[in-house]
Amino acid sequence: MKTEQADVVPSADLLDDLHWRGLISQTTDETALRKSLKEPISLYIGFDPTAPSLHIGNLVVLLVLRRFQIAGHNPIALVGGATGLVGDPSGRNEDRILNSESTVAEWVNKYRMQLARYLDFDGAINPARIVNNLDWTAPMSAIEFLRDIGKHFSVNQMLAKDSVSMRLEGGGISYTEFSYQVLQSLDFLELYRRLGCTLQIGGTEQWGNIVAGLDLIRRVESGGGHALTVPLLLKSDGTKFGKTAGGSVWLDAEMTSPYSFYQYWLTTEDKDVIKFLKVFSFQSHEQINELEKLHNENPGARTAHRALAREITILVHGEEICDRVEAAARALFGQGELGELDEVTLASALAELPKTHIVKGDEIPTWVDLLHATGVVESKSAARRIVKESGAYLNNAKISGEDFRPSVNDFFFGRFAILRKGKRDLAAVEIIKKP
RNA sequence: GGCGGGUUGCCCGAGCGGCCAAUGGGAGGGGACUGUAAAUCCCCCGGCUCUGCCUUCGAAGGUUCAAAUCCUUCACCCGCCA
Repeated sequence: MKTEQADVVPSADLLDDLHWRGLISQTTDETALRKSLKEPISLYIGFDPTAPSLHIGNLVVLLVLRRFQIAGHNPIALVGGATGLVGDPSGRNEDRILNSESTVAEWVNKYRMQLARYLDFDGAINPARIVNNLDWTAPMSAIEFLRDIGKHFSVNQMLAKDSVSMRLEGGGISYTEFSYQVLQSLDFLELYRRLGCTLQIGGTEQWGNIVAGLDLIRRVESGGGHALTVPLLLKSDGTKFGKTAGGSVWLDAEMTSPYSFYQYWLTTEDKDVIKFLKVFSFQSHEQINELEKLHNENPGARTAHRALAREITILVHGEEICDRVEAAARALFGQGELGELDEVTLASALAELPKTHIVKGDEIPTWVDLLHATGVVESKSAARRIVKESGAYLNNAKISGEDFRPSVNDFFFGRFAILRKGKRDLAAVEIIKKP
C-alpha cells in the first residue's frame, strides 16, 4: 500500500504525536531516542503467528510502525516463523500448546500478506521490509546457539523477568518457553547486524524481551539501541479491546466479515470513541479534536463513531467494501421501509449479512430453523428463546410463536427476507431456484 | 519416590448417593428506556423431533433400583516431606 508523501510529518514531531495518541507506555532513554530519530532509523516489530489471521489488537502496534514509516523511518515487520514454534510466555499463566510446523508455516504466509497491506514497499527512500526469524534461526545448530548466544545470557537475569517469575510462582514454565527471550534477543541482534535496526517496538508485555535484546547487542556488538512499548488498549469498562462474544475481531474478511468489522467500530462505547480515534486514525490532531467537539455536542449523531468505523474499515478492507457495508447498514437500519428499497440495493445490502437460502417451491422452514441456519445463534433452543423473549423479527416486524413460518409473500421480490435477533443482529434468507 | 489436596457448564466457583441440567457470581443473550451508546430495571442462559427425551460434573471401569457425589485404575495440577 502506498502512503501519501503529503502525509509525511517531520520526525521530530513523531514522539509528541505518539504521546498525544496515548501510544507510548515506556521507552529506554527518551531523550536519546528523540535525538536518534532526527535521522532515519530502522525499527522493527515482531508478530508471532498464533492464529490464521492478525486481529485488531495487532493493528495497534502495526499502525505505530506505519506512523514511523510515514515519518521517514525504515520499518521492518518480523514474522515469527521460529518464535511462533516456541511460544512466548509473556502475559500468559501457562505454557502454550505447540502448533505443528506446517500450521505455523501456513500462518506465517497469511501474516506476511496481511502485514504488507499496512506498509509501503515501493517508496524509494524508506521501503518497508518483511522478515521471518526462521531464516536465521533454523540454520543454527544447537551447539552454535548455546555457545554463541546462550553464553551471553545469565540465567539469574532470565529468571528475574516478569514473564518467567510469574510462571515460577504459578503454573511453572517449560524449558522451551523459558528460552523464548533468547530467541527474541537473537532477532534483534540479527536485525541490528543485517539492517542496522536500532529500535524495537512491542506491547507492554514485550518490555523484558526487548530489553534482553538490547543487552545482547551491547555485549556482542557493543552497540546501542532503543525500546518502545505501546500500552495495552483497554475499553472504558476495563475489558480487553478487540474481543467480542464470538472471539477476536480479525482482519481477515473470511473470519470477521467486513460488515461485522464495521459494526464493531460503529458500536464503540461513547467513552472510548475518541481514544480509539487517537490510536487508530491517521487524521490530524485538529481533525480529531473537531470530531471530539462534535461528539460532545451531539453524541446521538455518532459522527465520531462513523468517522472511526469508516477510516478503519477502509484501511483494512478498502473503500469499495466500506461503501457497500455502510450502504447496507443505512438500508437495514434506516428509518425507511425495507419494501421501498429497490432490488439491487437490497440484494447488495443483504450480501453483507450472514445468510441461508431455501429452494424455490420447497416448504418454507420456521423462523427458528431459518435463523439457526444462518449461524447467528448457536442452537435452535437459543433461537426459540429469542422468540419467547420477543426479540424475533421478520423484515423488521416483531413475530411471535415458536413455530412461526414466513410465507412466500414475506419475501421481497420473491427472493429476500430479513431475520433479526434483538436490536441489531441481522441475517438474510434468499429463495433460490432449483439447482 | 512418599503423604495429603484438587480436576464441575464460556470463566470463577458451590454441591459430596435420590428433591441435580446441577446454588451463586462474572461473561453472554432478550425486553423496557435511548442514539445500532452507556447506566438502570425485568427476564433468559446444555441440546433436541421439548408437558418428554438425550448428553454433561478430568478419563476409563465398577458398586447401587439410583452416582457430579461411593470404590478401582489412569492422566494432569497444587501443597508438604525425601
